[in-house]
Amino acid sequence: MPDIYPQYHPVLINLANRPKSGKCADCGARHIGMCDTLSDDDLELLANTAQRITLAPGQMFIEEGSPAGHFYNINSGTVRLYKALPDGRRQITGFMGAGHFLGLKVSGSSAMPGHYVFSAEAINEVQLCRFNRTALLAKLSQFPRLERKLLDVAVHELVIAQEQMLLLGRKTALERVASFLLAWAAWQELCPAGGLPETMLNMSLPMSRMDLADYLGVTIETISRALGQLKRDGLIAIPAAQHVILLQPRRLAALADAAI
Amino acid sequence: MPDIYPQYHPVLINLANRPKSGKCADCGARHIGMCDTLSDDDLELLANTAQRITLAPGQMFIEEGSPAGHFYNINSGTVRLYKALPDGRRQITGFMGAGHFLGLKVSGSSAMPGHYVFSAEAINEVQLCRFNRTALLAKLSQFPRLERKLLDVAVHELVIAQEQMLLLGRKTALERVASFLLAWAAWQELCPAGGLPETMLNMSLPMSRMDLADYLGVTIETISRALGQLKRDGLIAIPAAQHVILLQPRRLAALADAAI
DNA sequence: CGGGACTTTGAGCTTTCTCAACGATGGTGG
DNA sequence: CCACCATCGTTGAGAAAGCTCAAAGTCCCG
Repeated sequence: MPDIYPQYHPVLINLANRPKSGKCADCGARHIGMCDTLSDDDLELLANTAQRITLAPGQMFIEEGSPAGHFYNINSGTVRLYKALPDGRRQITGFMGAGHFLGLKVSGSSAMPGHYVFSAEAINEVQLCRFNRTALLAKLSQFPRLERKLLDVAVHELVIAQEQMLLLGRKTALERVASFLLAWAAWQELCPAGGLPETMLNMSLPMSRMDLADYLGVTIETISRALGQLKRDGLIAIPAAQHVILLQPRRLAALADAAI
Repeated sequence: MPDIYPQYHPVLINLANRPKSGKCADCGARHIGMCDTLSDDDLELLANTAQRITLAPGQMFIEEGSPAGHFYNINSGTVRLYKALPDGRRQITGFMGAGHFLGLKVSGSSAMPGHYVFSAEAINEVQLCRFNRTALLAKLSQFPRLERKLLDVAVHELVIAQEQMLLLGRKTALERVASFLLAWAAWQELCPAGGLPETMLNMSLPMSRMDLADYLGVTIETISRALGQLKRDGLIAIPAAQHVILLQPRRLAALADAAI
């Protein structure tokens, strides 16, 4: 399997590119994810250990097996997390976007410094904050709300992971694609309060078909055929390869949650 | 698919069967898992909210979708966690044994009371401690070490879950079975310090072939054939259906981590 | 010793994968 | 501004892994 991970000349574009004021208050991600949990004062303290970083599309910023030195908080863009086998087979374990917290998963007695058990790459241009892992963990007892938030983040990821195991172990290709489309819609917060939208739903998929295949445990051809069938059946429209419209979310959901 | 979950007349055998002294100090699980994290005094406080429960083989004690009322700590026996689709397809997301902490995974803003997103059943006779979820969460701030422990537990489960996604999404049936056998050996702590044993390794599998199949995302026939092939190839021996001997752990590991 | 549940084995079938060719798309340089 | 090229995506045909259905073999327990 040659050329599994097409790289777009990885370059660290802009290290430590703080917002103009240098304060979290001016950050676009101030009111989402981890940063939403903290008071301005707390954030001020943490900010000292943070660096703002911009990543080019395709750039890897966490490598499986390397020492876990940082936590990350994504401000914008989309990231793929994955594990790989020695022969190149890849399983994408998740996509993350603005507000998501990254870097909990390390080997050993966990929250202690160990080694990353996954790799992470930017899908498109990504802006994120990088925290020194040891420093943040040491300060954790000073920020009880943050510690609780981390637990919430971990538990939420666990819930998602279980759902994905069900998908990978027991769903057909068509069900997997339908499930993904709905999950992605929810993930984009296009579906308020987790409710299923009645109307049609417009969304863009930043990831390639290869990413989708490696996320859903099938091949790119199978992804393409499944999308084609959903299109033929009138459940979705695909005006462009990376642009999908959910025409009939309810029928899609029926398909996703198990052909009864 | 009829009769997916053979039930052995679920009966709550023995509620609140405290050890004779009524103290955690006399519990067989005192020095493992969560209970190992706490001081005797802390444990004393928590014990007030705990009930000791014995479950019969096959008994379900957590049902997906039901309100999350308790945490559990397993003292002995083996438990299967699973998710199911409306048409009966089942994915076992993990097996848990003595010392394991259970019940983090709930819907919604997580660590808050919500609904379980998985079901749990005893595989053999199981003894566990049941904690009131709300009470324990409320007391969490009094037990910072416990809170940190919960984070560690969640992170460790996440690491396992990612590994399982790689298995379900990208490994062949033979690789899955080989991976499972090694993981089970490590899980049983037959392999000290995560190192791969050179010598042969004796272990019992409390779960049925059906459980194995639903854990590894294949059918029971495929499990049987894969075990048969490993036996034919001299990698394992199967003196009884629920008793496996790893004859060549290294070759098994080579097979598990990817046929290169 | 007999019955039921579990496991193994076999044969044919279905879904998905593999391999290959074609088509679309977007960026680049003439 | 357009043609070209690289990459990505789609489509088709044949192959293979794993599934389904069926039957025989084991084992446990009464």
